[in-house]
Amino acid sequence: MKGLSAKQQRIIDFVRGFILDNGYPPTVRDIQSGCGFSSTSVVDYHLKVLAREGYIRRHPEVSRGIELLTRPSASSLVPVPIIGSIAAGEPIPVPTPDSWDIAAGAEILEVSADLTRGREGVYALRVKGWSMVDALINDGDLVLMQYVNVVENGEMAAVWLKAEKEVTLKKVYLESGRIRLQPANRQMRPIYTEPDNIEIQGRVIAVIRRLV
Amino acid sequence: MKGLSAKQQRIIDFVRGFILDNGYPPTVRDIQSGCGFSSTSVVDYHLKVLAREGYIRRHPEVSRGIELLTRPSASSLVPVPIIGSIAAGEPIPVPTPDSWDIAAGAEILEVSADLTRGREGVYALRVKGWSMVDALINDGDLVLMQYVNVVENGEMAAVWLKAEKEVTLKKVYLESGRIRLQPANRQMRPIYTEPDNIEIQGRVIAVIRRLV
DNA sequence: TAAAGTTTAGAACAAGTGTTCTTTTTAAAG
DNA sequence: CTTTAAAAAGAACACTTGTTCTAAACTTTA
Repeated sequence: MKGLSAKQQRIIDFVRGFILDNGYPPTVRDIQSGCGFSSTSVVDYHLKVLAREGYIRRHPEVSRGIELLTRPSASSLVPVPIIGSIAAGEPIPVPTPDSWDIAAGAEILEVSADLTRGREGVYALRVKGWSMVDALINDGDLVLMQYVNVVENGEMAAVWLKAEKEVTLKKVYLESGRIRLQPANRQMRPIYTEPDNIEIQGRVIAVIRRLV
Repeated sequence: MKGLSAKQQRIIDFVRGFILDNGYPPTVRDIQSGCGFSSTSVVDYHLKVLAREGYIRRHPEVSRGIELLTRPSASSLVPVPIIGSIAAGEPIPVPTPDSWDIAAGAEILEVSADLTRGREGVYALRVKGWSMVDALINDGDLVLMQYVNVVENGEMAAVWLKAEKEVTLKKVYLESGRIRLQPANRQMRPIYTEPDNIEIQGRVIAVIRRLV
């Protein structure tokens, strides 16, 4: 999923508003006049792009067959357990089987479902201290994590550095046999280390900072 | 509204399920085959009854123009309009009366109600660029704002610096006649300015960073 | 039983609608 | 500048689909 052009975003927004207003999706010609296009084929062109990029689903040969994949009806609240805190110099807590037991007394953070997007094994950690400022993460922030042991190139992960005995949140890149750990803050420099010096403790899904 | 016949109830249920499955309402012929009627005119007949009784709204001459009037109601999710973006060197967008019109085509961010805590005038801005790293805010982050003109000491606010002609997110302190603007990042130093050089454009309620 | 109202059938029309084709314009890349 | 790709425009085709008309079957009421 890459970024949308202005017109494509406009179409998405128009469709959402149209459905909210009328209870049914617009036709190609509704979008045409609503967004100021001069031809139905232009709309069709953009809809094809949006479908290919995964923003909508089109039902061929079906009138008004446009389905928003970020449907408000699918949106609900998901309870995420806050299983502990994350601080410099100590490994992050690992979810145990009863972490997912909502009734087990753990603090619960309720987030919009489109943050977790249906992922399994999502938990939250409270950040203690200012050791993560290079990841643009502040004291008191809540970090939404997913319990995985391997991440794709470029994803932000909680990485345990064995030699340094500390945990850090960085984007992970595998580059010709060594690991590059890139801070989210572009002004900071990456650090390099050996693959067997790191241990992926989870993938960072989101950061929530509540100020007031 | 009086009771529905079995077939009419069946139509209502079918329509609801169809929309849930496909994201758009069924046609008269979809209902015909889905509910086992032998003619479209029978469906039309029952739909007229349902519209007269207030269970649905029909949009004449519109394909799939069936609107369920008993739509699933709101949970504890709060829709927040994303009214624009925030970048260095330009004032942040100010909500207009129609910003709150959910159907007006604006992009909507749904957040858990305990983030806004029932506040009025909450909107969201998408951060463009890396000018807010001193506030520990990254490119692409979503900033939840509340439309206020005055903040309490120590609250994080969007501040417009008149002389510098730029907007910044900082904690605001009034100290013996001058203003101290304190970055969230403790490693950065505060800046001081005169009270009449600043304009509070809103209070920062939360920051949401979505990474995956 | 007769009459009136309700529901069901079948077919067909006309407008709505997704799709495709070709051409033109605009933007990006080399 | 040349080449290539992306985006827009306009028209036309064929299927979809709401609607209507007429008639039959069923239910209710007197």
